[in-house]
Amino acid sequence: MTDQHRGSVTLMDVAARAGVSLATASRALNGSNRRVGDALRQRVLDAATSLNYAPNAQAQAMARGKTNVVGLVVHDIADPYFSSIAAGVMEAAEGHEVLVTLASTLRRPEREIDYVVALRGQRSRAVILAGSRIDDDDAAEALRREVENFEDSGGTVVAITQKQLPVDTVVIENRAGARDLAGALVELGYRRFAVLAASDALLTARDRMHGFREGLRSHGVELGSDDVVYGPFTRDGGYEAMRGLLSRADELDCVFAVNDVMAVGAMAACREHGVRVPDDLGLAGFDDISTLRDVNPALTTVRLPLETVGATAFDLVLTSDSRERIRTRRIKGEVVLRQSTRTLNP
Amino acid sequence: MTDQHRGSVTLMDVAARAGVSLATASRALNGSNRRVGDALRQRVLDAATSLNYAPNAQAQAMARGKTNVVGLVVHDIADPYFSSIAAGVMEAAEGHEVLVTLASTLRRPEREIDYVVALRGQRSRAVILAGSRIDDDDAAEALRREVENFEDSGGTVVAITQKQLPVDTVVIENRAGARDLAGALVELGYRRFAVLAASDALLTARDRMHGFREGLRSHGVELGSDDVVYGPFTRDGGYEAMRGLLSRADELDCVFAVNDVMAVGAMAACREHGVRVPDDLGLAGFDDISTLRDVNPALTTVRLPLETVGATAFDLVLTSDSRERIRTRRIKGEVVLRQSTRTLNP
DNA sequence: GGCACGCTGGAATGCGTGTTCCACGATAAC
DNA sequence: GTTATCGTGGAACACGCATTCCAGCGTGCC
Repeated sequence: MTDQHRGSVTLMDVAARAGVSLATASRALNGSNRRVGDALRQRVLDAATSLNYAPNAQAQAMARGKTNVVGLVVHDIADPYFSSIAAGVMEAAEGHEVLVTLASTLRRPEREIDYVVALRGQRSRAVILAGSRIDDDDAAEALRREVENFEDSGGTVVAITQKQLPVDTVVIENRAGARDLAGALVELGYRRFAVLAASDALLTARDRMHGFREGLRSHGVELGSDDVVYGPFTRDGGYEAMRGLLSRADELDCVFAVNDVMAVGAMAACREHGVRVPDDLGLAGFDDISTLRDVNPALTTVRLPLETVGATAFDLVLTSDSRERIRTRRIKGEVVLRQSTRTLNP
Repeated sequence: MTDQHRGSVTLMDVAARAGVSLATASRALNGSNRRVGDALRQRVLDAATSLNYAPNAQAQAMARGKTNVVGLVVHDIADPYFSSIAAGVMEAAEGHEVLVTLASTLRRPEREIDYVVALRGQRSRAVILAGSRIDDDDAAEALRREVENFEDSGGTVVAITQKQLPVDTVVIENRAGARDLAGALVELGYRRFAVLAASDALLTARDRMHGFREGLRSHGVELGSDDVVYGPFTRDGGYEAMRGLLSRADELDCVFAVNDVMAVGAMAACREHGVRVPDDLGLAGFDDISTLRDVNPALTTVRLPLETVGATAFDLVLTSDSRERIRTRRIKGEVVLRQSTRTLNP
């Protein structure tokens, strides 16, 4: 008794101290379907607090047959895009007696599947899959199967952006946003564009690129094949891609990077090479990441309400109903013109 | 059988399909102390995969009496400071058969305590408390008590920065870093300083402020009481605090903001009021947040290896040993001089 | 006054798994 | 040929809790 005081205090300890049975103690603490006398209940509550009783969530989950754990799987928690979504999910979960578990796949698709399996092992109530799906058929098929397993075992799955999964999905309107942005830039007077794109396998990046091209086309502007440069979906990817473009910078009016961090990298490359933004070249991004709102010149971009995206995903989890057909919630982006582009008077 | 196929597949299902008993199935899957014949084991493994068996982690945890869940409690996951630490923890956890649960307190101390209780309920193996402790005696005492409960029930607690808790701690040398920064700035020729500080209740902010003052003093420079302005620990806090300082900007050489996001806000305020950085005023921050590395002019700051901080915390969890006395791991910052300060020739 | 009924508390069961204890067959040692 | 030993598989129990079933008791109704 003196050495290892291991082993937490259990409901039985509480019951013994209050001089009641397990059943009564449980009923007093959870206030379940049946009432327990006020005097006894108070005795149990006092015993619990004086013993610092914390119910064993594992045992509760097993006895009840369900958990209140929601898993959130993102690609990279250090990326402000995903951390904003995560913040939105967690804020929405506040007050709903739910424990949010966050997993970061470090951009490896097979980890994503592993995490869904692990969360199924936890008997999680739900999984939220955030992030642009890699367009690898094998991995996509494996994920689809595991999602099915997860749902078969009683959980609900919600996706963000992953349009190809047959589950409730929060769709970010990347294509429409990029289209709107293209239109706004053409109206400013820009005509000769280039795009810093990311791997075509990333659906988000691809949608933005295609949307941008469509937007230009509907205004009578065409994008040449040389005008699309590919690089990783990161700051350094934008930097390198922009460097490849600088040799012919004088042929260009404006560069669109498919996300803000790439745009910031591109801006750094421009600065290093004496290309002034926006005087020599316009520059636009996508996302409106709040920590990047203070770069100078301020970035023209498409604002995405990422916290709302997370909150919406959580709402889909709460209101999930397996009898209902698949639901889709669309989140629109909004073009924000700032100092990295200007009105052109040709 | 057709409608609700609820209820996951259990170990019993696997055993039945393989034609063995529960015990044998368990032994075959976990490879525990005793061996099971190769033929039978293969039968069990095949049954498991063909049924998509995922062991119920709750039940395992209860049977084993311990979990492999590690809880990470941060103040705000959308803050890059914390998301970098979180990324470090998760990367370190990779391959250690551990599930990391992330909780975000939204900067409310009572939520921090709630989460520790919840994690105790989960019978988590460990909790990592990240973030500058609010200097509220009542809350600190309550947290200390709850940490004690957590350890009594068999878990380990690791703190980041929270020096006042009697647990293994990763200490970020805020004071020394700020001291070094002050020295470097004085050597550049700056003499008339101001500090954008945050609430004194935040130990991190206070340490940086005090360290900066000490560094100045050791170089014969004093900081007047008017020269310290307080604001929230955020971008907008820095913006507002700087605005309050701009009326007397011509009396100043250099402004130190106690973290990068405040410095970025301050830079925006300067820009709006035509104060040029670094020509009219030097500006320095703290943290070297990577997403802020591209502001222009680039920020002089103190680089903290935040991923290393997270990884170190996780290492303390893994190597924890209750018999050992409290360990402390110190993480040093490194002064990085960039374009937001310059050499002064008075 | 007897009986049905509502209310409260206790004993027992089940959740899914790990593990201990026991039984059984085979082999080796004498 | 008999026994000790080892290897392997099955039955039973424990983990901590929710919940169902059952017993006792007081009250109201006929």
